Amino acid sequence: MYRTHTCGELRIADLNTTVTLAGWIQRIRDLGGMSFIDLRDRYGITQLVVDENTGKTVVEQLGRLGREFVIQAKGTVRERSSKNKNISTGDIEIALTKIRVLSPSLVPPFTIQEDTDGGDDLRMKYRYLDLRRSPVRDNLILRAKMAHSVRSYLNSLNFIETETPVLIKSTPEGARDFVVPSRMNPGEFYALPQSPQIFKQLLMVAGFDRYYQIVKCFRDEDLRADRQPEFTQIDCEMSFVEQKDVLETFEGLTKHMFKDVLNIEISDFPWMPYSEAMEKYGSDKPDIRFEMLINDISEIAKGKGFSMFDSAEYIGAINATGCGEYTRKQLDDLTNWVKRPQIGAKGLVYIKCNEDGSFKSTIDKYFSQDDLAKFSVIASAKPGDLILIISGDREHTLKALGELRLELGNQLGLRKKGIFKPLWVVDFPLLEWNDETQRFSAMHHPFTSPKPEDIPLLDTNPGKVRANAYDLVINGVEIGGGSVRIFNSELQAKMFDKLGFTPEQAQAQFGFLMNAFKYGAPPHAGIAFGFDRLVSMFAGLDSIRDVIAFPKNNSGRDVMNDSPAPITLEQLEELNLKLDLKDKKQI
RNA sequence: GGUGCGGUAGUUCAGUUUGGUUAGAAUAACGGCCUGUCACGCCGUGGGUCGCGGGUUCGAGUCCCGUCCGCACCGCCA
Repeated sequence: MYRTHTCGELRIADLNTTVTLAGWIQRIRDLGGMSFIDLRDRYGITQLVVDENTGKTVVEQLGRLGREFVIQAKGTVRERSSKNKNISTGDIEIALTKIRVLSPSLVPPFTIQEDTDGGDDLRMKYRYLDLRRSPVRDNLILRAKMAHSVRSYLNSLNFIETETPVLIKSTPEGARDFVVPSRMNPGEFYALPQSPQIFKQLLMVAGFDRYYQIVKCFRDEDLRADRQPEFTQIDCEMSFVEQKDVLETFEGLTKHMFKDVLNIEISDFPWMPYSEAMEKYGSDKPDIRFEMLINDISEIAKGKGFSMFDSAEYIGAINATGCGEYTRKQLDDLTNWVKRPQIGAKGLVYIKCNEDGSFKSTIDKYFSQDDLAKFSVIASAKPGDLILIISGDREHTLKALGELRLELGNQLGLRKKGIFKPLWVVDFPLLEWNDETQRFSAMHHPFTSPKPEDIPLLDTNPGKVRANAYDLVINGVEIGGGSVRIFNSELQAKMFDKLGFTPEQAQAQFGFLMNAFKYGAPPHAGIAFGFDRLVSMFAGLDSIRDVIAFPKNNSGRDVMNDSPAPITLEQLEELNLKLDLKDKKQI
């Protein structure tokens, strides 16, 4: 037996018992006549003591120990004369009688402490050491708790957890696929799933009625702090339901997780149409922790001779509440911020609402105090506030105002961690125009059903068709999304037609789905949550890397095992592949 | 594909604006002292391909060009 107790469980009640602990040496404090060792495992830290009563062999061994050695320590539990209130075992210590080194350790490349001195890159290279640190470990424990919470909730509602294949068929829609060559079928490839979409719909045709899976998905696109090439979804599908039923069920799941894991009660989620989100927040994932809504002032701002406004399709204003005293430098900084290529605004007009009721603006030359007062009414600005205005084409201007709103929210501390404001964004457009391919593509995916009342528009004005699609947004982060699916093979065929598929292509790509729909498909709908994002939100973190045990870096590499990596010529031959790289890297 | 920031001791960083003696600090490591520490304290020692390559210069960590790597963002991500 390696241990009788863990390093986190001994208390004052265990006094005088003989115990054996095993763990990693966190630190040795040598005070001369006596020494302390902090012994760590995943449960906590227990202090071991060597003093004048300790046997000679143990004292001799002490000098050969170092950080991160794995040792087994035997001794007696005794009360500390100076207690440590910061740790759960702080009332006791172990008077050592025996030490055995189970495994020595090199000096670690960074300190294994709560606040490590290691940079991100180094921590990823030695992720197994990083995972010994309590903040990282706690993130993964939180993740496990959340996964458990999901399963217990959905199981209680009769959902069936079903695995779907990972080696599937590549589809041209959506993100780039990761592909896997098939040895037994020369020249042919599997794709890794971007989502189990079609399989879960087939499970509905199979009568499973309620399905879920906590499942890895794969997308070969560029990474971000909140995007990894492999990521985890809580993937769900339900039969004989409408949009309302899905939203109720998964609002229930979300509330359950907040209560179960964080002990936070969340009130009912508001529903916001996509069009309103875009108009008021300049985003399809609004952060509703704070107001500062976008106001359309196009009507009253035009026709006064200010050419930037007169030539603009859209002019929008937000009220930076309480920022009326901003200095010239602060305003210049904001202006430069919106003019960066990432935002791309042409400029920023401001109106300071002075305490005496007058206005001072960059456009005083063109607008009277009465005009500016009208602006302030629309923007509901009061004395002491600052109105910020951007103009241009509608889409980009709204987006820029939305970004500016979030930036101001950050600067003014309005995006508080620990406050969670979920909402459902509903009524997404079914299709969006793609300039590159010069055709419409599905905004969600090609299996999303249009709103029945909008189906006639499919032929006349496809861009106006609204879908029965919905997103769960929390604090400005897209946590999940789903839709009511098409379950009629003719309507599905029509959708493929609108997306530019010939009937032959549609049959080749998705024929099995449309055939399945001919054998009694139930009405069904579903949703998928980005599990990594949800965990990082619960943990109060901005990057999903911190809640993934072994994440990839910015360029999709695992710096620990240095993958991806070339394969041998033998492997290539077995796969019937020949490399012809553009820049000839040696294999 | 693009933009920005960064790469200096095992590690985290300063030094680069304005080129100039032997490149510093903290921390870690090692040695010594210390009987109640828990970020122990004190004294000392060792530790550098300034990412890499080229250029300018009497002289480059510092300026220029190229390149590699990391991070954030835009495009992209049904």
